[in-house]
Amino acid sequence: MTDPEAIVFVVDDDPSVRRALQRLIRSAGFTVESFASAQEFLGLPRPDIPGCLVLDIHMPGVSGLDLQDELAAAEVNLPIIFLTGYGTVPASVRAMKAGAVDFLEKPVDDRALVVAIHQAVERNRRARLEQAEVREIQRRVESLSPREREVFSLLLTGMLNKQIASELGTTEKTIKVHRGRVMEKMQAGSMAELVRLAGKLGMR
Amino acid sequence: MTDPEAIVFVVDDDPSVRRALQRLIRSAGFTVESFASAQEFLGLPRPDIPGCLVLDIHMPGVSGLDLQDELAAAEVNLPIIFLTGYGTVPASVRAMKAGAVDFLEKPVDDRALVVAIHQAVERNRRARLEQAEVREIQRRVESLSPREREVFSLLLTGMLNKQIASELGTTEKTIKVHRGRVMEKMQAGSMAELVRLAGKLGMR
DNA sequence: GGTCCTATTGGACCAAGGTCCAATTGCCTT
DNA sequence: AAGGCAATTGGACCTTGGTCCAATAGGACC
Repeated sequence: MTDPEAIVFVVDDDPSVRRALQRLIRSAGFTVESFASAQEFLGLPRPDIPGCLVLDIHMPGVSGLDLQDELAAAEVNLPIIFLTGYGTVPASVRAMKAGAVDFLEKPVDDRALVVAIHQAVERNRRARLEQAEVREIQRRVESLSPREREVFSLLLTGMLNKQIASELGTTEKTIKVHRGRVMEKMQAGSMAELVRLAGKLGMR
Repeated sequence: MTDPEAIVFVVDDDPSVRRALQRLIRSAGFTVESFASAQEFLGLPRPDIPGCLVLDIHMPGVSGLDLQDELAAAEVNLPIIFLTGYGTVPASVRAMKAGAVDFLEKPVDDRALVVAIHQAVERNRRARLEQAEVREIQRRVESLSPREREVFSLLLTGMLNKQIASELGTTEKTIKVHRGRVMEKMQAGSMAELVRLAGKLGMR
């Protein structure tokens, strides 16, 4: 159950904690990168592979919760596991509400942490796949001409070519051509497929 | 911002707490029903309207977390707000992971509780609407004959009538009839609509 | 200016879908 | 045994969808 193609980022201001976590997580089969502060973590580019973040709550400067907010604002979708020496209930609730995978108290139970990391990485892997798919579909939509896009969205309402033509002030024949191009550019082999593609973009 | 058509259940073993919560929540515009224990709450039928549950963690007998598990197992989808006198981080994390709306420490901040209740009730209202819709669609699918259901699922793959006919070992004409009945029974005015209905049931 | 590309439109023609009519067969319930 | 329902099929006819070929208009580019 190891995964060298996943990376775990550790952010903790205590060097001895970092060393211990590094050892533990590496032995669980993950690549690990450690940082002493949120700033340090934010300053470096992150490889574009599945991973998660193991984050101490209490750090001088930017706290773990602050970093969570910043990552969310920057749309960095990296699952977070919080560690805390003297965590409070409100802090844990806030973290969990904001989507943290887990919130563990130090001294951390090695097994619990490894389990949480596996869950977090798996969650991230799925999210990344989903994201890649959505982006690909988005790319296809962007390849549509303005007119094709209009036809596309009217197609999704279930209108007939004739109705679309009247709606757009043109003829059915023209709509047929647009329709054919929409199917081609969206790489949809059928109406069913086209509707599902649109659904993945939240188009109704 | 009141809502007499929503009900808030309070479960707490302390009578004075129940009275105080009752007063607060009622003044926020909700109907309230109080219970001294999880058993008492489970023993009575619940009206089929939007609502939520305000639940003390520490109670003799069945604890709040136990009740949360039981409700989940019974597929009772009632959002929960936990209250606790001396809550621990692990308990709050467990509760939040299991889907709790909030986890507040006593003495409870009246405003925070009322906000949480509004969120919980709203969440439940949406979930109930969604659920009702899914059930209605499910009902329609169940009204399909076995053959119609086969045609339905093959339609979703984007196959042509001709292909479906060959797949099912019959003729295109027959499929046309089934297809028409599927559209009628599913109350779908177009392929787009049919595909979306199926999507709501998780059919791919 | 000339060329290339895209968006848009049109005509002709064929394939696929939908509907109205009617009928047969097999199974289950009453 | 009789009735009801599901499944199936057939014919005829019309609508809708899809494709091939072609043309026009407006911009971008050389």
